[in-house]
Amino acid sequence: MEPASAIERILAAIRAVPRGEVAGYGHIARRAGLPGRARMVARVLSGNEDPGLPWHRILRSDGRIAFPPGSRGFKEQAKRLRAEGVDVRDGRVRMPRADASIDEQVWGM
DNA sequence: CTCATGACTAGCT
DNA sequence: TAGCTAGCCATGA
Repeated sequence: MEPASAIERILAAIRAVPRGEVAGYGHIARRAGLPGRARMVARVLSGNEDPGLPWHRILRSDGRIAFPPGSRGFKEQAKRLRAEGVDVRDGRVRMPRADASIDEQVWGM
């Protein structure tokens, strides 16, 4: 067993993000062995149906929520993040180098 | 095959 | 920080 489908690897990478932490689309893609496929990660998320998937922990590279401000998904995501103790200000996550530290602390990169 | 679309990025001003 | 541009990739018409 090896090459689980790209989608599976992406989902696995997303599930690997710990509670209270966040990661970017590009990082998830890279972690799934698909460098440069950030848009594919977004595609997978948009079509995802697994209610247990921590999709709210995935943000854009600039730390902002990828949904249009005010939209339903936007509010929901901000709500879930705050519920995990993440500081969300104006659609933007306040986490100093969250991405970088995640690579190192979570995935040991 | 070409064109448009999108939960994207990186670079420049 | 904000705005704009070009690049990128999978899908579907």
